[in-house]
Amino acid sequence: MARTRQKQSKDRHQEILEAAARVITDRGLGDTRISDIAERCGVSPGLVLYYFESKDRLLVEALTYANDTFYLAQSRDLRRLASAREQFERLVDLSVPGLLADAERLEEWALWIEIWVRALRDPALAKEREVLDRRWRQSIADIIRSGRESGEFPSGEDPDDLGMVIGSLIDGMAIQVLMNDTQVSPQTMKRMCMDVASKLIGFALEPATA
Amino acid sequence: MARTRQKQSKDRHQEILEAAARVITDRGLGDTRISDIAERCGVSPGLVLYYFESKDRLLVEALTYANDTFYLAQSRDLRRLASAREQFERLVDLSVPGLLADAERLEEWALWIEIWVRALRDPALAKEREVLDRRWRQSIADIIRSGRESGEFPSGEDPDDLGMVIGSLIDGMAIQVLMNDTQVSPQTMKRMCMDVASKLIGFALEPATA
DNA sequence: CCCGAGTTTGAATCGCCAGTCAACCTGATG
DNA sequence: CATCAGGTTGACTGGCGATTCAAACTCGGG
Repeated sequence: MARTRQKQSKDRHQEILEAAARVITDRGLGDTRISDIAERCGVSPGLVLYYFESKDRLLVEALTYANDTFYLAQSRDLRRLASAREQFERLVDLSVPGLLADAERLEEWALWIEIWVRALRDPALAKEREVLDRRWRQSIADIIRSGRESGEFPSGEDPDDLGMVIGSLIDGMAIQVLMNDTQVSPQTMKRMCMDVASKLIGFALEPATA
Repeated sequence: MARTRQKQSKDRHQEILEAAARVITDRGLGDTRISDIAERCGVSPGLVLYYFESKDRLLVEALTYANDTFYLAQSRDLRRLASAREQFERLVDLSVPGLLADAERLEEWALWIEIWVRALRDPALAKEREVLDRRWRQSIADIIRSGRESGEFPSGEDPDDLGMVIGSLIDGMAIQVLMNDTQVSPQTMKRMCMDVASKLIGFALEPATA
């Protein structure tokens, strides 16, 4: 039955993308071999190229696929929280590499760096990156907007500008943390990000009832 | 004469490092071949490996060599300016990719990304990166300190913390600009960086006499 | 003018890996 | 049960590029 076949195909397709993302985080884009990905799937190397035209396409798809997955998980996570203040703090928590015991955060940032380096010379990926990155800044801006609407945050600078600035700050600090910089622990990063954000957005650092 | 020979050797060594850095910015670390570097030097591929034990060592040396060069040029440049306010603005100008007509700035950032991606898996480079990065934050902190000493800037948060935050902000935004993000022009980046910095450090956005 | 240490060359070697392919499996369909 | 459209395999090919190496060259010192 066509449905069944298609379902299988889709699973395999996705399975390979996931395996690829994991291999990329382990070995780096440059050292990722088709056979590594195949092995991680428990499948023959030939099959990987049966599903993807070339290694290049596969890698690019894997990068954006993984990013998509993370983004969706994050959105779901944030939506559970009621106040904008809590949402923002949670977003920071989720962004600090290694703050939560969750190894996936580390992976996510490592993949971003791979995306950047590759986007420098791959116009197609560059375009995708911009979409991905904009979405990320947007989610910060959205939290600020909703906080203003509800009266939690005072009005002030353009939320999109703030999203840009705060997003960039998080990017920049995440790199340091990811690199295991001895001067920037995850806790330090969180403190500094919350500190600056509280000034720029205008919320109290301690939750209201503390 | 030993002196002469040694001098020649040193030049060739450096020549190769410079060529390597240029090739890396053009093609990316991953696509840099020994023969590219040799060609750029007008020299045979064999010679490149006569001066460097392996491609790996050469590339790592080239990365840090180029960064060093940029840093020294920047320090010299900043030292010419008298006020901390001017120094800071100049530092931002020098950090925004593509703001000055100077193509070297673009190169510098591209090399940083290559360093990051590689440092993720190369402990030796990771160590170097930390030194390089710390120096960069330090130069921001130093400007703040000197501005406070001279009374240009008010006292406030720990200058090292501020250096960390502002440095990270610049890093993060520089990535966007480097990627040609349509929402972040060099001018936007400069405006936002100066804006945030003026709040955090506490200086007036417009120069005193404006 | 000749020597020899340090340079330079370019051809030969060697391993690696993306991509190809022909043969083999599997499970749905009639 | 025979057929057939995928799906899957793994051996094979080709090219590429790091590294090696023996031979050639340079030039300062004797």
